[in-house]
Amino acid sequence: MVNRLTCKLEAFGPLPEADRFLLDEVIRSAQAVGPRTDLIREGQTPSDVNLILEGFACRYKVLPTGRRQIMAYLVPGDFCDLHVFILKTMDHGIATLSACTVVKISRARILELMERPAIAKAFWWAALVDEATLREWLVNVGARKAEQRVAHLLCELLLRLRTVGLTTGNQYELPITQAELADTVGLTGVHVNRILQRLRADGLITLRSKNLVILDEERLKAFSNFNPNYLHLAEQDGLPEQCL
Amino acid sequence: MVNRLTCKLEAFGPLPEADRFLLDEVIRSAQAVGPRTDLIREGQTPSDVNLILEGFACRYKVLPTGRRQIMAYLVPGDFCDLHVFILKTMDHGIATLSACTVVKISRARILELMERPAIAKAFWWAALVDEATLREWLVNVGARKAEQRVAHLLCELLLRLRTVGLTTGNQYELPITQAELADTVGLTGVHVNRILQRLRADGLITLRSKNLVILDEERLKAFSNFNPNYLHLAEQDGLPEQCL
DNA sequence: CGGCAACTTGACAATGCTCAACGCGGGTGG
DNA sequence: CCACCCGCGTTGAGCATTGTCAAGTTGCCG
Repeated sequence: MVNRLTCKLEAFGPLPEADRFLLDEVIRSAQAVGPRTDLIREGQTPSDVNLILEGFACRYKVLPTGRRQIMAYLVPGDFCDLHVFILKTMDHGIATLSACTVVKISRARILELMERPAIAKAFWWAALVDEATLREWLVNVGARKAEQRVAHLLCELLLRLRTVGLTTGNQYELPITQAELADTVGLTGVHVNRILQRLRADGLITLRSKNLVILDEERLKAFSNFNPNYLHLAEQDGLPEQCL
Repeated sequence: MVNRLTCKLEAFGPLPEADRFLLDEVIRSAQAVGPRTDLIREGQTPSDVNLILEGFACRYKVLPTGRRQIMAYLVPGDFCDLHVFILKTMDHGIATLSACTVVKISRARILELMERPAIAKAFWWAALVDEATLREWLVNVGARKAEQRVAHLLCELLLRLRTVGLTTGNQYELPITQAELADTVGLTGVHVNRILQRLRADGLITLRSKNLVILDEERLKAFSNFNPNYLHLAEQDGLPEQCL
């Protein structure tokens, strides 16, 4: 089975054989976590770093009103909290959406990995891309209208999942309910439902039993004004292709 | 004149005398920048790190539709792009809002500073707080309704400016137009105008010629569900007070 | 087969947007 | 010093988008 973490990191640049080996080591002690389960709760002090190997997780906050906002999707290859060592308490929660397999990596282990220059740089890149993605989500929710928000999110996931080898063509598993999608893009479940139907009617997507097909990638990207620059995937001269 | 950067960093923890001296050094070569001026544009490759000493700047993106989304306010003591060394191109622009004074710090200088453990840790903290703030803005725009979005933003600025000594009581300079506020919270200029009037009518704030007074801090915080935990100000045992 | 969660649909209400006009105020040039 | 102008703030009316509530329907899992 492919190492999703290595896959992802090599989207930034190739890693030495030895580093890849090291990453394979780290990933051994995976554990299964059920869906809708907190990995860390707001207010807690994290000790280990969580790395997602399978499934979808998310960062989220719940307001006193009961409204929940999802602030990030964590997909295979993503770290949950790479350098929260410094902050004492979590200001948000992290929970699985689907069933996941997760690795807990100790602080010591992370520091050990960071001594490898190529890995350290790749970790940095991953953290910066996470932040850039967060910014794009703010743009999505703040500046795009409902239909394009959803479309944009689907485009982003296509690229992100593609870099870790979790797409087949223009199709991927989206193990998420419409209500969760709604909490992501700042809309109502009902409204998201209607939007999905419009996207289907427009021949842009197919979505049945958590299986998403993007029928016309170019048209969906154009429709949602999708500009992939914030994922910083194509910055190296040569792109490694071993995950596709 | 107080060193806003030191002020801010010491909100995380006290710095050794020598470190403070070093930071004072760095700040000497300030330059003035007019309002509404780009510091970096999307697509460019940054060389230096910008540090704001006076005035307000912002991160922003402009969509093809013309809609602009402001993704962060950069106030005195804030770095614009502490570790974008790694990414090749900017995925967003940074521009001044008001007239500013800015210091350009070379990459070498930053690395030099990062060798001081206390400074390095404080820089880390600052970067993580920036990210936490970004998350809170996503919550703000995605999950709160218009009136509370604005109120929440005003509360946040009160705390942030207070830590760098730019408030007098519950009052501070807000050198920003209503249209810019609108681009920040994902609303229309017209609507922001009406909201401000409602906040005034409710006796929560006063805002005249860029001068904001929060008339009832507790009520405004309660109204906007403001929880300052994401600013991570009170995590150290002893809070330094030299900036107040 | 039952049950529950997710999805779907409709009618209506509320929130926020658009467009358009006007006032105010500070700065500039005559 | 005055007049003008332009950017910003303000206001109103009507409209569009999105939310709310409530009632089905579907589909999966036990």
